[in-house]
Amino acid sequence: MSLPHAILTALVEKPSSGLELTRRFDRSIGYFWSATHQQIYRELGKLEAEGLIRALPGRQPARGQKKSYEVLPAGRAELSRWTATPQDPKPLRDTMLLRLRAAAVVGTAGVEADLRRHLELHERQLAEYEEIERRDFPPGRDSAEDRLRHLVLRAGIDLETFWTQWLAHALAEFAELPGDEPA
Amino acid sequence: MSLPHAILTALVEKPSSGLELTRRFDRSIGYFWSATHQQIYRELGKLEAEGLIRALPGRQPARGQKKSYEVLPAGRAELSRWTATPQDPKPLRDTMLLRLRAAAVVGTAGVEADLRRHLELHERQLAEYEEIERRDFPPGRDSAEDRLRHLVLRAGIDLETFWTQWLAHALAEFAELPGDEPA
DNA sequence: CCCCATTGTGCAACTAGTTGCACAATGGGG
DNA sequence: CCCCATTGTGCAACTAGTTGCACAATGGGG
Repeated sequence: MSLPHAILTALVEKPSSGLELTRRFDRSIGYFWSATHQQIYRELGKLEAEGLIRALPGRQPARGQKKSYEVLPAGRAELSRWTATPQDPKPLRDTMLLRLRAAAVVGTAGVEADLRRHLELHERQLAEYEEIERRDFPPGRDSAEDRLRHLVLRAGIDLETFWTQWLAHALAEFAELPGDEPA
Repeated sequence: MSLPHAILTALVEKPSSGLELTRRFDRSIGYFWSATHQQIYRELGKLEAEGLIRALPGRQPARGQKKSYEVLPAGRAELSRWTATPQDPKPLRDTMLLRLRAAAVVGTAGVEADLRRHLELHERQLAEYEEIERRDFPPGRDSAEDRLRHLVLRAGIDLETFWTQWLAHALAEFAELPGDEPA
């Protein structure tokens, strides 16, 4: 539903091949939209068939050859249209929260270690985002584009901050909990 | 992947019919796991077929008749097993963030109104969660079960708090932005 | 020089979630 | 008393995302 628009955005920012897109999704784009290389290749095919993007002229190779894409005017128009279309926030689905709720009725065995592991993962992610912020958004640069992109990165940073704090809080609660309640 | 476990958790807490479950998913369970009635009915069928839950004895009616389910020992065991199994946090996919990133390259037309609308939605949600907190978790009650459930609700509250603050911040940035940049 | 690990592209089958209906039972208003 | 809005249950088709491979090109090490 939005993967094509994520790809269009990335390609407007910079024409890329499937692999380059995959790398970019693993890094900067990944903090608000994740995708696997299979999804990306499939979607590139569709977008090309629909006339929203096209392969950059040059060699037109078979498999195993880089093929770069750029956005056509129709693609840019579609991206514009989509961006301006209201959309509802999608409801939450979070396994860790569900597991804690389940732990309340079937016991907390095994959950604590995973809370700790998640805390580490989120701390690492947070550090990475803060590194990106330092590198890409030094004080002073404030074109409209920079501001918007910085805003998006801030959301990533604030979300990871929330998780690290919440997980730390959860672990503190666990420490105070009586032993594993039976059921 | 986790809907069956969400349903098991709900049914351990209190045996229910499909419709009652739907209502509970729309309220308290919904703040960490959302599901439609269609998903729920389908999953109830599967769980019954697998012997994890069973219809409460009583009238065994056809369509249009309430049928309540309770969790069987095998279901409780499965829920326990699942809760203790490590799982990776799932990567983020958020359309509003993507739209802002897209707006950076194709212009901000139309986004601001929707930011405002989202802010209102999240403020309403936040107020609702805080109401639940006041009602269900008055100071003093602190059985292990209460603490765990409160922890989960706190996550919901903190997440909504994050969104309201971030959206307010985004709107403030928009106010300072030069007019709509062309492309 | 050729083999095999690495890089890059892609298909197919599956799982999870959504959308759009269909239809049975119930019960209050005309 | 019967009609029709409401409540409750469910199927089917579709869309989005995941998993598991397959296979081509490339290039450095033996």
